[in-house]
Amino acid sequence: MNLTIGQLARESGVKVPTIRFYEQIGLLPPPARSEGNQRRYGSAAVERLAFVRHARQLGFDVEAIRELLRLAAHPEAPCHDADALAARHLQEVEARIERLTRLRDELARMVAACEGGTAAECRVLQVVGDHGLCAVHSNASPSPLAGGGPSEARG
Amino acid sequence: MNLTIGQLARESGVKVPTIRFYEQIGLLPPPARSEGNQRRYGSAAVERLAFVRHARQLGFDVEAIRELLRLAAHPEAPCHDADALAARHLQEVEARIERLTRLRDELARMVAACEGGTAAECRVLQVVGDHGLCAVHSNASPSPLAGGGPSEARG
DNA sequence: CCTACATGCTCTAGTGACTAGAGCTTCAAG
DNA sequence: CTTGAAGCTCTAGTCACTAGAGCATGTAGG
Repeated sequence: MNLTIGQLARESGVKVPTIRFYEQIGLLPPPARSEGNQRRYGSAAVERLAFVRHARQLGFDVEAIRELLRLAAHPEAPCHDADALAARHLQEVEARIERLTRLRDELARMVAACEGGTAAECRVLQVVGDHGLCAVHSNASPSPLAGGGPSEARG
Repeated sequence: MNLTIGQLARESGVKVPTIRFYEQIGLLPPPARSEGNQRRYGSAAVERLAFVRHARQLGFDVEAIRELLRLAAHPEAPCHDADALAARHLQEVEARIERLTRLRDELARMVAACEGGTAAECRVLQVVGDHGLCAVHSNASPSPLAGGGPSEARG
C-alpha cells in the first residue's frame, strides 16, 4: 500500500490531475513524498478519495463534501447535520428535475410542431423568437435560480 | 425606439452587463452610439435580444443560438437544421433528466434510511463513503458525460 | 551503466455564461 | 451648476475541473 498517483488514479477512477486538484483545494491531505518528490499514497488516502469521488457522483459540491468529511471525522457526533445536508441537496436536485421537465415539454412541443418547411414557417424558430408562442410562461424570479449548481453524476 | 442599455435591459429582462457580454461574444451586433459614446438600441436589437434570451431560457448554448440566428436570417432556407438542433437539444435534456432522476432516487433512499443516530451510524455518511452500499451502480463511461452542458431555464 | 520512455512534477491558462468591481465619463433633473 | 443615476472599459472571479508547457524521476531492457 504505497501507491503512486497514477496507481491511485487507476484504483479510484479519479484522474491524476483531478487528484492533484483535490489536494490543492484541501479535499485530500498532502501525501508523503518519495525521495524524488513524488506523491506516495496509503490506504487512508484511498478511502478518502473514494468518499470524495462518490460524493461528487451524488452531486455534492466541494463545500458540501468538506462538510461531510468533517462530519464523518467525528463518529460520536449526532448526524443530523449530514442528514440535513443530504436533504437540502435532494431538494435542489428535485427542483432541477422539475425545471428540466418543463423545459423538455416545451422543446418536445416545438419539435413536434415543426413540419419541415422553410425557416420562415419553422415552428422551432418561431417559438424561440417569440416567447408569447411558448407554452411555458414561467414567471419565476430573474434571480440566480440559474442552471449552475454542481453537476450531476458522471459514472 | 432609441433605447439606452438600461431601458433595453428593463424591456427585455436581460441584465445590463449581460447585454454587453452578448455584444462582446457576437450574439448582438454593436449598436449605434450617442455623441457621448453610449449605446442606443433600435427595435431590431430588441427583437434579437428577445430571441437570444428565450433561446437561453430553453437551454440552448451560445453556439446553438448563433446557429439558430443564422438559420432565422434565411427565411427561405429549409428548416431541418433548426429542427435537428432542437431535437438534439431535447435528447440532451432528456438524458440529463434521467441522470438526475437516478441521482434523486439514491439521495432519497439515503435520507430516508438515516435514523438520526451518531455519525458512525449515519446511513448518509455510510453510503457516501462506500459506493458498494449505493443502489445506483452506474457503470457509465468515465468520459465527459459530465454535468456541464448549458444550464436550464432561469425564468 | 546507459538509454528510452512512461510517469511524475509545478505552473499557467482555458472552459461556459455570466457576475462583480474599480475607476472613470455622460446624462437628465432641479 | 451640482448632484446622482446610469453609462463606459477593463480585469478578475465563479465552479470543478482539463489541457498544455517544460522539466524531473522512475523503471525496464540492453
